[in-house]
Amino acid sequence: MEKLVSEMAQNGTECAKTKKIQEFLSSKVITTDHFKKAQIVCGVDVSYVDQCAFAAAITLDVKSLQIIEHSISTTRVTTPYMPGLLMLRESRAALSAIDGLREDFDLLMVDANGRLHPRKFGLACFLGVALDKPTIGIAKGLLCGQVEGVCVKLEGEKLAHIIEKRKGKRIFVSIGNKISLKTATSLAESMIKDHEWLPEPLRLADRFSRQAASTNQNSNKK
DNA sequence: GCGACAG
DNA sequence: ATCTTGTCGC
Repeated sequence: MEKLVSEMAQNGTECAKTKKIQEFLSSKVITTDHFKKAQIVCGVDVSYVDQCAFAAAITLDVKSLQIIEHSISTTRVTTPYMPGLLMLRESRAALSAIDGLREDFDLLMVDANGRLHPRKFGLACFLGVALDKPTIGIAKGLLCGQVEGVCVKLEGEKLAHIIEKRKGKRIFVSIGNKISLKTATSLAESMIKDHEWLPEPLRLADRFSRQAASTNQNSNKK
């Protein structure tokens, strides 16, 4: 799996080939609850300054939402962002930040779609399958599908749930791996603090990655 | 051809 | 994602 990731990042594997890989790996996603405990959650997010990707991985206690530890990674990224192919651009950075954590976690939360994806294999699925962990995908914008009430359907299949704690601030929850949409939704919702709209793992990962990006940017300017 | 389009 | 001041609104 690691080999696959580096190959893709290196020569920018053709889009067509990546799509084939997504279609194949999509069948590997486990869409039901496949874990005993969900005590520690890891949130990951990536910020960019030119071609530098600053990824943050942070672990929290699911119940108390207290921070356990965090990890920052800096990597070069040349792959451009292309809708539906975010994994090409962001997976390397995310994995290296996660790799920097000292302790293991039970659940992964990614700032991207999971199964709510043209080939049912968004970045959250890729990371979930790569790490073989229960994974939840949280997107702030709609990539594909039709909104029907609190659900998003693709070809008639319910692939995401919408949570809107603040008006105009919707998030789209879809599964990455080894979890059911129902469990993913309730877990995500339980981790959103009052007056916030993102679950804590992602709100904090976003904050840490932006801080790392801006700190590095400033030190470069000196 | 046109519009839509996670981060 | 990122570039960016003041400003409109709760």
